[in-house]
Parts: sequence; C-alpha cells; structure tokens
Amino acid sequence: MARIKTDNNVSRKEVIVAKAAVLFREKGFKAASMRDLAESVGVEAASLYNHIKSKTELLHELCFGVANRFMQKMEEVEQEKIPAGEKVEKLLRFHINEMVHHYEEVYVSDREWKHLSDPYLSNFQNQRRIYRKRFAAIIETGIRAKEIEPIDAPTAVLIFLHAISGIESWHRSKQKISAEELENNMITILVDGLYPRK
Amino acid sequence: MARIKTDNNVSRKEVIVAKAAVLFREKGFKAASMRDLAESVGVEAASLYNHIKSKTELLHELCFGVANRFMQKMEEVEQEKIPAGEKVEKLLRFHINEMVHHYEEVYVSDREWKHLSDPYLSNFQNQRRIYRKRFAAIIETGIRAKEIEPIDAPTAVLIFLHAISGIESWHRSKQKISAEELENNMITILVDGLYPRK
DNA sequence: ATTTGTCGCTAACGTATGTTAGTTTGTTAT
DNA sequence: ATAACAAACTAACATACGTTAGCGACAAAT
Repeated sequence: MARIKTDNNVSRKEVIVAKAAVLFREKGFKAASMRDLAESVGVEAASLYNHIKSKTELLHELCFGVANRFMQKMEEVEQEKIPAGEKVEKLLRFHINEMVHHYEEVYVSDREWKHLSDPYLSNFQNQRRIYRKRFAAIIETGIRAKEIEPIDAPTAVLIFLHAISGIESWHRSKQKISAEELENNMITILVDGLYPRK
Repeated sequence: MARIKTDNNVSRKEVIVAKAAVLFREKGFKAASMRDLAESVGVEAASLYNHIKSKTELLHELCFGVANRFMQKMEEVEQEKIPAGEKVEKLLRFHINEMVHHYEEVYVSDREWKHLSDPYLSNFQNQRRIYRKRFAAIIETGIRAKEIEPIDAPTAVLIFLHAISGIESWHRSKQKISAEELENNMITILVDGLYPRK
C-alpha cells in the first residue's frame, strides 16, 4: 500500500489537484481519466475519492484558484495612484509571471473552463467578463487622459490576454530565452503600441 | 428515413465535416460524441460511417484544411517583392480574416490538434513549427534592414498568432464592432509596436 | 496494547462512447 | 420495370469511464 506522500503542510488533496493540473494541461480535461490521474499520483483510482468529491471538483479548484488570484491583483492595482499606462504594465507583468510560474494551472483555467458545470460555469464566465471590463476601463481612463492612444479598449484587452497565453508555446520551446527576457520582450511589443507617436 | 440534404456540389462528407467543426468548437473534440454529431446532421450515428472512416478523420480534415490554407498564403507572401513590414501586415490580415470568416475550423484546428493521432500529429506539429519559423524569418529580415525594431522575432510571432486567436471572444461578444473595425484595430495595436519610434 | 480514524485496496455498477454487421429504403440508370 | 448502387436504419459489441461499497492496513491517540 503506497500512501500519497505529502511534504510540508501540503494536504493530500493539494497533491492531487497539482497532479491534475499537469494532466489536464497535457491531455485536456475530458481526455484525462481518473485512472490516469491515479497512476500519476501513485495510487488506485478509487482511492482518490477519499480526498476529493468528483473529477469536476478538481477543475473548480483550479479555475477559481487562478481566477481569484487575478481578481485580487486587479483590486490591488486599481487602488494604486499611478498613471493608467503603468497600471496596464503592472497587470501585464503579473499575467506573464503567473503564466511562467504557475503554468499548468493558468493554462488549464484558460482552456478547460468550458467543462465546468452550471452553477460554477456561469459564475466563472461572469468573473472573466467583469475582469475584462475593469481592465478595459483602466485603458479607457488612460485614453481620456490622452496618455494612451485612442484604440478600442476591449479589443486591446483581448489581444493582451491572449497574447500572453501564448507563452504556452514558449514554455515548451527548446531554445528558451530567459523568463526576464521574455517578459521584457512582451512588454516592449505590447505596450509600445499603446503610447502615442511623437 | 431522412437523407442528408446537400445543396450545390457539396458532398455529404463535407456537410458532416462542417457540422463537426461547429460541434468540436463548442464542446471540444473529446466531449463531442458521434451521436451528438449525428443528431446535428439529422441522422443516426451509425449512418455517418457511410461517409467517413472515423471520428479522428474529421479532425484531420479540419486541421490540415486550415494548415494548408495558411501554408499556401505564406508561400504567396514570401515571394512578393515588398518590405518585410508589409509582409507581416499581409499575413496578419489574412489570419484575422480567416478567423472571422472560417471561425469554427480555424478555432478547432488551433485548440484541438492535440487529439490527432500519431502519423498526423507529428506532421501537424512540424507544419506549425515551420510556419512560425518562416514568419519569424520575415520579421528578422525586417530587423536587419532596420525597418523593424530589434525585438525577439519568435516571441513576436507567438504574440501575434495568439493575439489573433483571441478573436474567438469577439466572435461571441454581443456588442460587436464590425469586422473591418476589428481588423484595423488589431493591426494598429499589433503592428505599431513594431516600427521604430522617431 | 487497544482503540479510533485515516487512507488505500479490490470489485463492481451503470452509463456513454466509437464502431461494425446486416438489413432495408430510396435513387439512378438501363 | 428492374437491376444496381448509395445511403439510411436497427441492433449490438467491446471498451473506457466516473463513481460507490465494503473491507483491510497503517498511523496516531489513549
């Protein structure tokens, strides 16, 4: 009998959720089976249910974990007293860092949320919509202050968020540039298009 | 008995592939069942197999259909005798148009190719890698000609391609701006970051 | 040492899935 | 009208999946 080993105040459930993130990322939620997950945890499939309620619970855990972190950062940034452009940059850097350092969870939350079931599904969709609205609002504030070029803010937000989720491919790439290089490259490319030409 | 109705030289197989694109987009490849597809086509599940070999064949058809169109455009653009910046812009506009007008197929090809099986899988991955290399090469030519800012070309390519795939959300959005507006907004935001500041 | 509760195991259930076999219906060509 | 073919149907198969029930093994507390 092989117990799930848990170092340092990390519950067995958390171990399972972490392994699930890896698996859901590489196979997709539907294609990843509980038996796959069990094997990667080192245990029989049925044993998982001593720690979790269902497969979907794992997805909840992942999606809302990520969503909450982003929402919290949004609140933090909104309250700072700095120009809108800097707020945008701060948010972008946060996104990039999350993608680099919590790759699996962020990726899963981004691509697999469709498979949430309905009290949670609409909740999640709402959160995303709200997040984007608030992001766009920051950009629009910058535009009114003539600090940012007059572009369509919602489109800009879409571009930013999806551009960053492209780090997925960087993550798998062989000839990696460093994480800081990546971050600065992205900021250059994304943000420099924002400011008016002189 | 309800036959699949086919107007205008369009084979029944093509009807099925088209419906599959819609279904795969909204549920994901794994979650979409052949019985779902059959219902949406208006026929029993088993009947589909008079026209197709397998579920995965539908995915091949979609993925390689899209990939081939992009490869062809790449060849076309490479051979034009225009500045690198304009080549980039042409490719981006093509991407945006494909995403707007062949939404379902492009989206599926982008997100569901993981579920291809192995002779096709590696083939598809190769095509993508090659496509990106050639795209990056164009940008690098522009950089050497001091026509484009010295940025990391592979990163720029990742950003561009993923940014455009974000149109997905625009497609579903209610308060749509027009397709041309969208295209021009995107080009402004993405391309303007490329040229050196004066 | 005994109790108690946590955790993992085996076995199995019910359901959904992709696909095949064999048959019947409808259409097209002679 | 009839033969020939295409395309739909019904029935069923094997497999894979999420999950439950019940039991045994280990660890912690008394």
